[in-house]
Amino acid sequence: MIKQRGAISKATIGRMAIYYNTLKQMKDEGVEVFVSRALGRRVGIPSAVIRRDLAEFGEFGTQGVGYDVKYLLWRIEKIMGYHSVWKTVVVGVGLPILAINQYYSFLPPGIRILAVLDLDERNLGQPLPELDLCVEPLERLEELVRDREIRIGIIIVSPAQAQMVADRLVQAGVEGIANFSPVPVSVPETVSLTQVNMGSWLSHLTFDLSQTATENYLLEFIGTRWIKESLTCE
Amino acid sequence: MIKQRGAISKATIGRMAIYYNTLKQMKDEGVEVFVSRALGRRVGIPSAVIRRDLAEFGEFGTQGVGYDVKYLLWRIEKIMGYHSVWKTVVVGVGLPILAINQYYSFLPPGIRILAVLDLDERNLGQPLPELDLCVEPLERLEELVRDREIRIGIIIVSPAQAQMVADRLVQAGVEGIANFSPVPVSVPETVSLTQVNMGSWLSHLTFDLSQTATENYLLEFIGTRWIKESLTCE
DNA sequence: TAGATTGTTAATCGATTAACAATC
DNA sequence: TAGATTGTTAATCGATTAACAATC
Repeated sequence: MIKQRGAISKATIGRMAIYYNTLKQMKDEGVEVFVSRALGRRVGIPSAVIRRDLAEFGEFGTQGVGYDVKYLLWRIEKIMGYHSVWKTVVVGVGLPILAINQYYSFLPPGIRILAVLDLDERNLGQPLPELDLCVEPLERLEELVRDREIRIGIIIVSPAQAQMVADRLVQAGVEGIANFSPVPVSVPETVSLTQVNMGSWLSHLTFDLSQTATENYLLEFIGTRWIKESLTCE
Repeated sequence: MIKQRGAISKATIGRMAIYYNTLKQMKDEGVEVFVSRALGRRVGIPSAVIRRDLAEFGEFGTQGVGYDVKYLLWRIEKIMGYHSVWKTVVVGVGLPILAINQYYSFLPPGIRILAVLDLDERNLGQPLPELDLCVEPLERLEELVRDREIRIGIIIVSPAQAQMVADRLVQAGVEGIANFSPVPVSVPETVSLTQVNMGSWLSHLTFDLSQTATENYLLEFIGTRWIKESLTCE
């Protein structure tokens, strides 16, 4: 291994993707040069973190001036592998949104969806015009991965099926898997794995709002007692 | 403020949601009691972390025995606010998947989608049978939030529109926002915000696989040079 | 009581922050 | 040169880990 694996933190990688999206937007707005504080304000990340993140990969800025938008976009593209084409298969349910997501640039550049499989028979054969594909059955997984030289698999299935789909993707030979199903899957160390639990993120909200409710309740309770005690003391 | 905000780490909250999903699956499998190591193996999290996370909220286990699946599910439901109904609006594009996600339990329990708005006129009026709703135009946002007592907003729109939708949600009076669009939005401190960048997660894969490719390239390069040097040395 | 596993503490690790020297 | 901002270092903060005492 040339470079120590884990030298770049997952947190940094995740933020690089965020910088990229916002920089693209800045470019569209005609911004040519920016300073770390300005980007920081936009993405809600301290400027020191941004400078440290970028400095992990090289000296991309100019002291006293800032960073060049186009140059940095180009560098991030190279760093993140956005300049490559990553042939990808999606195994999931209710897939039309992916086409639209693609269209709306929800997926990072480079990700090309070359096959869409569905476990729900009702969706088989459904056309996906934006991807120029049709929904295929799971049975064709191995064949499609081989013939279309697919390297990445995206899992969007129910908990009970997630591990089975992961196993088949590994068996079929993909090198990386993104698991969007609600339960974790395990894969051999040779396969890159990223697990995203959407429910887990929404749970932050239900937890926060529950807390606030409890707080309000307790405050009200204490308030009432305080009033009562005040009254008693009268 | 009764309880110090931030007393429970975001990492813990995120993991609680993961434990919950896996425990539900274990319950379906007929498991009644489990030990932290068993859950740890399933979710890929060290048992010590699981015990520490759970202990943040109380003593839920029995020493020498383990944890009761049903009891813990019940406690987590209370902790996470899963027992409440969280009236939610979705503003986005290509929304049918959400109905299906709901169906496949991608969303945490408690989240009830009571309105679906779309910025794309082509989708207006489209029926969402699983939710018993139709797609509505953005103009109706304020009215729907008010009439249906909606407290949470989910944003799934393109970067250029994200902040505008966030502003309108705040203005309409929601208490929490989950932003799934590719760029961060900012909201007043009084509103809970959780930002999920799906592209950011997929970027971990493109980065990892790029690294591997570079590694292989360098190894090959070094290998070649080594051979050449060997040859030269002959 | 003996065996097992939780709940908790102390030590380690890593990430963030703030401050500043280097440099355009 | 003066002003500004990067790149980097040292200090702080928080999370993870490992080990074990408490206890069923």
